[in-house]
Amino acid sequence: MPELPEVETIVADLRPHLVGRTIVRCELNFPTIVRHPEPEEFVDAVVGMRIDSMGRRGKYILISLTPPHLWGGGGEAAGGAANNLQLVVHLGMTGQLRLVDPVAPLANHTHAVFFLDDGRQLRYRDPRRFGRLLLGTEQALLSSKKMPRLGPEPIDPEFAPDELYRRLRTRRAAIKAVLLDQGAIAGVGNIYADESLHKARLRPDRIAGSLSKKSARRLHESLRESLTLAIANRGSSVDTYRDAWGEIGGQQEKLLVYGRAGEPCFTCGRPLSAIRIAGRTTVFCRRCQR
DNA sequence: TTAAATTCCTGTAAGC
DNA sequence: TGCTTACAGGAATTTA
Repeated sequence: MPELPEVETIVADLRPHLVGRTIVRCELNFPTIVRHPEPEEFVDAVVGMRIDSMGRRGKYILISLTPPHLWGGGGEAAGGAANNLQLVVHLGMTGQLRLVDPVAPLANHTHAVFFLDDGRQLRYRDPRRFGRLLLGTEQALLSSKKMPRLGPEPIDPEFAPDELYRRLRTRRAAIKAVLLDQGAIAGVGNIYADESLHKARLRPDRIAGSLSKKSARRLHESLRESLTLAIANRGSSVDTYRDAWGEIGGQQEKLLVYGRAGEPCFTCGRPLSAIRIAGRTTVFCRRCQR
């Protein structure tokens, strides 16, 4: 399922193709996939917009839009990036955002199609419909709580080990549960929580606040290693994840623990254990993770 | 404030 | 083979 590395891969792939393009038409086959504003308003607002830039925040894809009357003035004319209108895409568990030629057959569960001025189509598909589309300025979406306040980006160079320690020390939940909390750290999901805890040799059910500064530093390092390695390998296709071209990633073959319950630990050979934390299957090694 | 439980949703796989 | 059932999980919402 798409977590930070998968979303980053999609954004990086789409950026050079989408920036500068104009949305000439938008069709919603399943309108309730749009959570804000009302679907008709969403379609009206998005048509005619030019895509200025693309970014990612946590697991959210941010597509910055500029209306025709500001073309040529640059995206900053409206008063800075935070005030720009954003088309926001969250992929949930099974969401796919693909750039295709119009002749490509329409896959089932394709809920939204954005027609671009170069003839190509940006299609949103999501069988389980846990994903969503939003439209608004970042400020408006945050203050109206359509988008949650997210914690720091774990791969941001500014994100220091002490910052992670500070965010963990007050928490009484399992460390795994806190890693999944998007308000604590943005972008980490079930796959990379398990992977980084294994790499840091930490038990996932350990109370977050009980971690020493040294352990937090180790977790900080392994989080960054797990995420950047996964980005380099174009993400993990363990379920339905596909990149913007419909291709699978490469990281699923290199995962240390996720999805390997009962199989031997690569470090010590002992079978990996599976427990449930915060409602999620959690795989770890009882010998290597203390 | 924090944390746990519940809900949404459908494809897949296991079990009979 | 075909049916039923359990399971997968991100995050909003509800409850404690």
